[in-house]
Amino acid sequence: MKNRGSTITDVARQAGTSSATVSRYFSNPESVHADTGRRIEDAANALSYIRNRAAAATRGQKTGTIGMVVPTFESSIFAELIEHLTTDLGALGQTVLIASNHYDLDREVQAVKTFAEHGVDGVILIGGQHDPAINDLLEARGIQLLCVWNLPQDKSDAPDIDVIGIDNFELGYAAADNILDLGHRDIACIFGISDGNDRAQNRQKGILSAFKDRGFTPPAHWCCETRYDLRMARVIATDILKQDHRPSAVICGNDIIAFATIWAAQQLGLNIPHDLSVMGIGDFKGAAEMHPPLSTIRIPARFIGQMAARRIMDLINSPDENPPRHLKIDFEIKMRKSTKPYLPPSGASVE
Amino acid sequence: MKNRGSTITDVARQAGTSSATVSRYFSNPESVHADTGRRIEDAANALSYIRNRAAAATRGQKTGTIGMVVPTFESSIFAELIEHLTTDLGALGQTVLIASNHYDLDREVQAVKTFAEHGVDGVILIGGQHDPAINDLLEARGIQLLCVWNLPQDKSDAPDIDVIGIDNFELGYAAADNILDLGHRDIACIFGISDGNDRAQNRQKGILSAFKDRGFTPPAHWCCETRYDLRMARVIATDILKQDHRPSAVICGNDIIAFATIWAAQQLGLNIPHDLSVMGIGDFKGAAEMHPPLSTIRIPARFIGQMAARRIMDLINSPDENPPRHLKIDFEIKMRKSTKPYLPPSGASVE
DNA sequence: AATTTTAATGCAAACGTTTTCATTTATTTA
DNA sequence: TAAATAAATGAAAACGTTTGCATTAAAATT
Repeated sequence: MKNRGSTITDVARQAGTSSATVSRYFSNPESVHADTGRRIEDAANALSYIRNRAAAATRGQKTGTIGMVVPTFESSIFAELIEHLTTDLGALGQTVLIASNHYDLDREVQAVKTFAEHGVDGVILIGGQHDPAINDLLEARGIQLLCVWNLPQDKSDAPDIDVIGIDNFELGYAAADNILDLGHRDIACIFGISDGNDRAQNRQKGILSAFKDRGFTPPAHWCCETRYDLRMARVIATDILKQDHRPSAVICGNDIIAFATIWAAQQLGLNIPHDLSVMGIGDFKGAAEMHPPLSTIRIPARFIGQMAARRIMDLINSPDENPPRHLKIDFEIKMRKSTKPYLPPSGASVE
Repeated sequence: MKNRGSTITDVARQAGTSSATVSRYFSNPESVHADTGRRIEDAANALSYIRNRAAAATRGQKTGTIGMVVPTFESSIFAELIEHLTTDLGALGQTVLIASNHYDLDREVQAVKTFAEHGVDGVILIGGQHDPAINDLLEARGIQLLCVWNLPQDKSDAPDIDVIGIDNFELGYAAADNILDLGHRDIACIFGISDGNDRAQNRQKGILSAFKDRGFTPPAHWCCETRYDLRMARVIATDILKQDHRPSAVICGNDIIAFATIWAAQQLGLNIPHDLSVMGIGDFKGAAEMHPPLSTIRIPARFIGQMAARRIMDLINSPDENPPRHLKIDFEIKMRKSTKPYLPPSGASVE
């Protein structure tokens, strides 16, 4: 049913040259004479020739495709990453094969296997927790791997894997540090679910570590985990805020949880930040525009996407000159209007 | 640099059969004897064989890939669509090539051309406004095309294109109708930018048409367009709400604009819905959870994604039995807490 | 002008599959 | 049991490129 269009041979005949030359023209225009190139171009247009990359891939080395697995598309922060990564890769002549794993590492293996069938030149994964089978598979076939978003917590971890990302431990530490700096001591923590998610794990560790360094221990009943889901997070936040003695600040595992917490508080008639300070992590879409604007930590998704696009191409084009490295991306603390310094509930200290 | 792994021939040798049989086994397991199949399976595992789809594509008809172009990944509603579309297609053994066009029709052509180079079996596009070159290109090569998200406004439009989507005119009409039903007559409209976006165009037409049918004319200075961008929408909403005489209700071109409007109002100290009713369109992520929960119209992105996955496969597998059709998907009105019936500002009618 | 070097090009093999056609083997029917 | 039919398999051509090698044409050097 599928019509095959004109081939490189047709173009060659029309242009009065050989298929070899036409092939060379399309993969490296400088290698053919300018006149010949022009004739080929004309012939290709006249025949509305379209390259057959599948055929090219059988004989050649590269397919011009990159496979990417993300946990989900339904997170604004990954969306930003995907947006810039695909756009930049497109500009470099690469096409992106994409799949989401729904935070399931087995599905990720399956996706990577499919990518391998399609002969991708490189694979980009989110985070550092993956089935070792993936590494074996890619290594065996010489497919480049790049992990983005977060660094392994231990610097000596995964020394043979190329990584571009932030340090989630530091991120969590900074979030907690800022809330403590504001004078809060009645602090609740709503973490993301840490199982199978090293990002959430390390943020949690960072937050707890900051507490410990300040000699502060958060009450256990104010610490919990939730899926990155507005509904679930809102239920959990409501539970905490409805208690007789409620916290003066909440540190959230990411901005989704922070949004949910703010809305839960507003629903209960609390004023943010007067009655409650809320700190997010991520600086997701809407964080700066909502009311009140969310205090959070900006992960430069766009920048990471752009760096990743460049890096994977370098890895593909000259693997030998690019030994694995871990590139750390800086984050930026954005204290906006959802947090304020702690004032004791009695008006005692107010003049 | 790239290592080619073991081939179908290696597997055949190991299994004591021919490459033809191995090929058949992988594309249609029932066509080979069970014993042979088992031997092939074992051999393939032993050699950790991975199919070479590129080679398969040169001789065969199908590549097992679908190309998809979306306006942007950074919209929660498209994200939901992409999520389910890719997941369902993955389950059907298809891999998705993806690109975003940033609402630029020329970039879309480019993306589709690239997809054609990779020999996709089908292409999925968002909306109904596309460069005619795309249709020509795909038709010439027998690549199936499916447009999702919205129907052409005129039913007789694009009769040769397969479409699954909602009717944006009806959507806009319903949004306006509901606000009018609540008794509002001081109504502002913040539309999405209509240029090059038939979704926004038709919604706008629907809203205006509902007004006309009720003999109502919205004041021109309360009608404007904005990009689907929180920041820009918020500026525009603030402008409208800061005027001496402000509307009692705002109809927004989509939920992004509605979020921005609500936040702008809250920032100005207005209470939603007491001081202002806000109506969205889309039911984006967060609409139900925010404070107050947004009254909006639910577009079943997930359902559209699932239907689209099935449909494109039908088109690919039996194009002749599936002549182009336009499938209309129903929407659902979700009146939540951001709207309320109009009460005159004076307390006259209050007992 | 004769030689050497370089730049363009063409020939033909190779890439790893699928698929047609022919052949063998197993099953059913007469 | 013989003949006819069906199922399973193999041999080999084909798919549209890329690329190593050989050749020719052009430019640079003696």
